[in-house]
This record gives sequence, C-alpha cells and structure tokens, in this order.
Amino acid sequence: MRVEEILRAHNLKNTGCRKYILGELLKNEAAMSENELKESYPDLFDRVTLYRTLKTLEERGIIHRIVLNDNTVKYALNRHHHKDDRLHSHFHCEKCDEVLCLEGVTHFDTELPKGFVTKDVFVVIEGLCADCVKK
Amino acid sequence: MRVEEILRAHNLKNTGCRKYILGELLKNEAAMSENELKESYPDLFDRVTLYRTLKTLEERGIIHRIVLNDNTVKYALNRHHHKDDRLHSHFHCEKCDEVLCLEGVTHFDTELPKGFVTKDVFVVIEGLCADCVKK
DNA sequence: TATTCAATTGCAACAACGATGCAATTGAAT
DNA sequence: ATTCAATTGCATCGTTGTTGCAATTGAATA
Repeated sequence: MRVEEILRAHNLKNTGCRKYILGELLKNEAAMSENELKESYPDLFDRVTLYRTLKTLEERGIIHRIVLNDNTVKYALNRHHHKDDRLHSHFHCEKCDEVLCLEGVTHFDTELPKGFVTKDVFVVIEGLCADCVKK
Repeated sequence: MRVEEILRAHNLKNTGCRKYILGELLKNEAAMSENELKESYPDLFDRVTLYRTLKTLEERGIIHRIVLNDNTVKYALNRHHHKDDRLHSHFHCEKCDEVLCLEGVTHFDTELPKGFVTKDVFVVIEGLCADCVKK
C-alpha cells in the first residue's frame, strides 16, 4: 500500500512530514524512534512537527507507539496481520536496539485479583535478535 | 522486615532518604512514582537525591522500576514471593493510576523468530482495578 | 488556473525528567 | 572524639513532551 493511499483512506492531507514518516516506516521492518526518523535528514522537519505528526498518525490508528523498558519510544506501522493491534507483543534487541512487532498473538494466563478488568496488555520481550546472537 | 535490616543486609548505609523511600514502599501495597514519593514531604530531599537513591536501591536489587505505557515510571519493592523478579507482571489501573505487582508468574507462548533469544519479559496489563470497576 | 480557508508547519518557549560535577555534610568504623 | 568514604544539595545541562501563535500550504471550489 502506498503512502498516499494510506493518507487518503484516513482523510489526512498529503503533507511532507506524513509522507516522509510513513515512507520510512514502510521501508524498515523495524520500529523507529523519533531520532531514527531524523537521522537521514536532520533538518527536513522541525522537532515539533515530527512530534505532532506522529501523534496524529497514532490517533488515526495508522501507527502505534512502543514504550521500552528504558523509557525510549519507537513507532511502527499498524500492519494488516495485526488483527488486534493491542495484543501483539514486541521484541527489543538489547545489543542492536532494534524493535520488532512479533507476529502471532501472545497467549498468557495471568491471574488477576478478583474484580479486576483487563483492557490492554503490553508485552516487551528483551533479548538478542538472530543477527546479534551470532556475533 | 524492617528498613534497617534491609539496608544492612545489602551493605548500605542507613541514610535518611533510603529509610524514607523504603518506609513508604513498605507501607504501600502499590508501586510509587518519584512524585508520589515526594508528595508527603515535598522538600525533605532534593530531587537528585531521590533520583540517585532510587537508582542505588534498584542496582542493589532492593526495588525494581516499572515503566508504563504512558512513559511514567514507578518503583516497587522486590518482595520475597517474586521468585524471579523479572518474570512477574504488573497491573496498571487506568482510572486511579495504581500499579500493582501481580502474584503468580505469567505464562506465555510467543513464537520468536528463529535464532532469537529471550532475556527478559516485561508485561503491563492495563485496565480497571476492583475498586474502580465498582464506581 | 486563481481563490480561499482550514489544516499544517516552524519557531519560541516552558515544564518535566534524566544525568553529572563538585563542594559540603554525614554515617559508622576506629 | 576522630576520620574518611559515602551521601547529599546545589548548580547545571541535555533530552523530550507540550502548547500558543503567526506564517505557510494542500486541496476543494469557483
């Protein structure tokens, strides 16, 4: 799916920053931080514009935020195969810092105290990706 | 277990800030943020002291950090019944903002890509606690 | 194609938080 | 009571989240 189609499908204007962010996220398998998005073209967009654009894209359900245990934040596209975007988990490689959305819904049994209600579950698995294991 | 014993057991000096933080965490069932720790006595300790003390206590394995999906951080005691502190999950009530360590180890089956290695798993369950469900 | 207006952007600015250096203070061992 | 390493407070800096406002721009319409 091309960037323009995604934006049109969500009634969003075809602006530079949106096209850039979605282009990058489509290109990369891995999730990207605000800094990683800036790397290639540091002065292409203002910091605030990037921030606000990411917020808009998230609110419209086009991307999702991933908060890692070290407090950093990355963003990834909501892809088709994430049937329920809230229930897929993420992998964070502690060596190369790459973050991937894991296919396949996570299964778990956690006994909640009586009367508690679950709305969302956030899972981050930390470890080494296949490339970093080899090294 | 009293505060002084905990500190002695870990070869840490018996300082005001440490006693205060551990006292608060022992008193409360729920995890506490830096701000929540400051609330009762805003000027008792410098912001940096609180920050550094929490860091020390975490490094010594006395408390652990919990990073929520909204980027906020809370701290909780490492209690005995957490056999493996890395594997218990946390509950975050979206209404009253309370964070609890969940008893019982979380079970899950997530298929990692080939060659990936798991070192740690962080789970945060968001929802409503029993009290907030009633209201 | 030119006009128009709401949406988007850049800039300034501020708050919150993470982090470090340094000098003054303090816990606890002697 | 003395002593010294450990702890603390203060100053300070960098990063990130957030908002207001004026200038610019996308795209719908004439």
